[in-house]
Amino acid sequence: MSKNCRFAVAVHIAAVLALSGDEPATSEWIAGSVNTNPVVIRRLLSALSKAGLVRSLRGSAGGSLLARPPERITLLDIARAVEEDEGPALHHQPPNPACPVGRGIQPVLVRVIDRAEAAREAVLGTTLLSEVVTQIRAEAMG
Amino acid sequence: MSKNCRFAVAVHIAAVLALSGDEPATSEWIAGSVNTNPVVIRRLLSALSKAGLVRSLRGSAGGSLLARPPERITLLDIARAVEEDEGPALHHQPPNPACPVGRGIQPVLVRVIDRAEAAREAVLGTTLLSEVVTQIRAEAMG
DNA sequence: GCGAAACGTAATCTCATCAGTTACAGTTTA
DNA sequence: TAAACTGTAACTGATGAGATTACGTTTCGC
Repeated sequence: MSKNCRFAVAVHIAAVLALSGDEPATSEWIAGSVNTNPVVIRRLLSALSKAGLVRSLRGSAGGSLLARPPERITLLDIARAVEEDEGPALHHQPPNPACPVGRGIQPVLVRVIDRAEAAREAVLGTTLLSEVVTQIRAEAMG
Repeated sequence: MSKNCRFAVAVHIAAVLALSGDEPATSEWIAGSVNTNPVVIRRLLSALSKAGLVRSLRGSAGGSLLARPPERITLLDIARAVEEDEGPALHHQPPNPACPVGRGIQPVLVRVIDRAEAAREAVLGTTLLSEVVTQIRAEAMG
């Protein structure tokens, strides 16, 4: 696969927590399901926690829990929590203002890229974690 | 700015070609407007050319032209031409099939990421290069 | 023809980002 | 107090992109 597994792994984490219910899941256990290192999981849990989606209990018998029921968490919540928020991807160097295109293009690009991104987020914003968990269960059975 | 300027620079290139009309624009001239190296422009022109959006004339007095009028080029055409097409970003390592989540999550993720991406592309697909050029002109005047 | 001007592309450099890993300090429970 | 966690910092290796240099090829004007 390519890059930025963060979203995929964060959804995976959230699904595991949703299925764990009240039982705190340890980063090591989640890492076993994702098939990666526990620190990678803890880093993402930290981001999810800062976004208020997850609660973590420290100390022995600790672990993580969803902070609210999966019916009230959207994939957009998760994406916003773990993806770097760096405006639209424009030119590295500012374009040449002596050229009409160089002078006028950036605001136009920002508008259109923002509109496209809003459309993508609209889909994620209407997809609930609970729905994803239901589908995962169906896939795992089939 | 962050990453993947390719789309932004490719739209910039297309806008310059649209404003040049019948006059071939050299990679050096375009590079002056974008404020980068001519080889960077030629690489993107090569991708646009493979997608049939641009024609290049070699030799002295050469340069590049749009292959069709800007009313018949969408930003999605440009995005598809210059962006690597690497399916949705999933796990690096396949998840653990011994866990129900690990076993079932990937097809679910593929479906939702593809739906979100399709929504983004729908916006780009309805935005014409000619509209972008009109807006750039308005910005450059204001 | 010849040379200048341009494209097309390969090779290299640098830089940023990311996943993975080790290490360790702080926290909680039994 | 010991064991089992979390929370970070620091380092490594891989990957990808933009910038640059270099060179072969094509074409026009003289």
